[in-house]
Amino acid sequence: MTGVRAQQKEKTRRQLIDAALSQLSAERSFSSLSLREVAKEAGLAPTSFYRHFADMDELGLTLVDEAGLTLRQLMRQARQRIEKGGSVINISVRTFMEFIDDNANIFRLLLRERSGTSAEFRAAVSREIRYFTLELADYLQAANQLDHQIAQYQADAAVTVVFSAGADALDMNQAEREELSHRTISQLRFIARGAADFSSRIKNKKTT
Amino acid sequence: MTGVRAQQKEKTRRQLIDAALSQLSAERSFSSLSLREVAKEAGLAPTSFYRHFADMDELGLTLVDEAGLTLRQLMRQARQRIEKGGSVINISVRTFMEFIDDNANIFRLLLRERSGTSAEFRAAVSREIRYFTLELADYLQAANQLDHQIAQYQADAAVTVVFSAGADALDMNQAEREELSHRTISQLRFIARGAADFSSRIKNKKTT
DNA sequence: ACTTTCAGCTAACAAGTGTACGCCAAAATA
DNA sequence: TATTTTGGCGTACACTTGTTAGCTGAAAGT
Repeated sequence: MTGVRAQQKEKTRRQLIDAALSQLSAERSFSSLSLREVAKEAGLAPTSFYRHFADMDELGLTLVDEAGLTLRQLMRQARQRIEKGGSVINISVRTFMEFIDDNANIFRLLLRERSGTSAEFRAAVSREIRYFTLELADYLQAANQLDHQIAQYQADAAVTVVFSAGADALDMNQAEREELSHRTISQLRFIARGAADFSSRIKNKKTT
Repeated sequence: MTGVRAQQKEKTRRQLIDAALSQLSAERSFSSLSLREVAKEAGLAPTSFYRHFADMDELGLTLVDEAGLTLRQLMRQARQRIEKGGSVINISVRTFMEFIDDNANIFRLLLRERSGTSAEFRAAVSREIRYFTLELADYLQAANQLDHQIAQYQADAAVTVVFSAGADALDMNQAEREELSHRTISQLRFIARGAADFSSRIKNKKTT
């Protein structure tokens, strides 16, 4: 079944993806990458690119999928660490900061294409972030017995704040990141406190 | 003093700026604009561009400045409306949403270049947003008698949430925006509530 | 009135872009 | 074994890009 051919094809497809990913940096966005550059980096003739993707957009959307996968790994890792005890917020922020370090370019891709020029890209990134947020909302609702909508709002705000902090972290040195983490943790506490407060009000209203 | 010549130069410089601004859209980012396109739109020969800007980056930074100016107008307008009474958060969100409508492309510029490929651009945008945040922090501290750092954190979180909502709003229809506004208002309340709570704790600590 | 300054022009260039076409060798299929 | 499929290549084309060099006419300066 897994013929030599299909295997080889998958391999060079992977090379194209990795080539694109490796060329991303602070100074280089996906949209500034040319088909020829990516093909060259992958050790392919420009025209061979078409054997794997119809155009750069298709490659880009694949990368966004990949990023979504990474995001889910992040969530999983944070959960595992939380299970072992400790402040949920502290652990989450630290885990996220590690993620930024290890996957800076993937994170940059998400940040940039979220407000990019392709509606399809924007939708794809939004979708990935929405999944991420939804998962967090479920967790918050269950863990803190919150009103459903309030948990949604809290999750959304938290993700927004954390992602924004991640974006800022990209341009920072270690000392600055420490301070940033502290700020982010405080902000997440604000949000959690406020959400808990409003949620209990709603419940009191319902039971009286 | 204001020779015919200098006046004319200023005018075509303005044309270049406006040309660039007018070509920005959901599908077109500043970085995807070429010098030739901008010159053409301004009714100039490509090479005449250099009489006004050294390169596209210089034009772009001018645009960011312009955006900062608009941001300050936004803040001023929100304040005026707040003085006339009403919920601060409600008015702020509504004013911001209007701003998004009227200045969609300027706002897109800020969003995109904030995570763009030019360190100089990123710094410029950060600076404008920092001013904006600082102004809000001062206001919050004075109005709600908050701890200084907490006011900073609150302002930062609020700006983050509102900007993020603005980014989302760009791709939405009217009905969706209504819901988005509602969500944003709730999130700002969470943050404000949490900040107030933590701030009063600090003060109690200090006075005991 | 004479000279200098300079915003704007045209022409031209080298470099890079996406993509169409056709060829080839090796794997897959019959 | 004979045939078909297909991943990869080289060539070629039409475009767009930023930028240099040099000219011109009118405003500014003397």
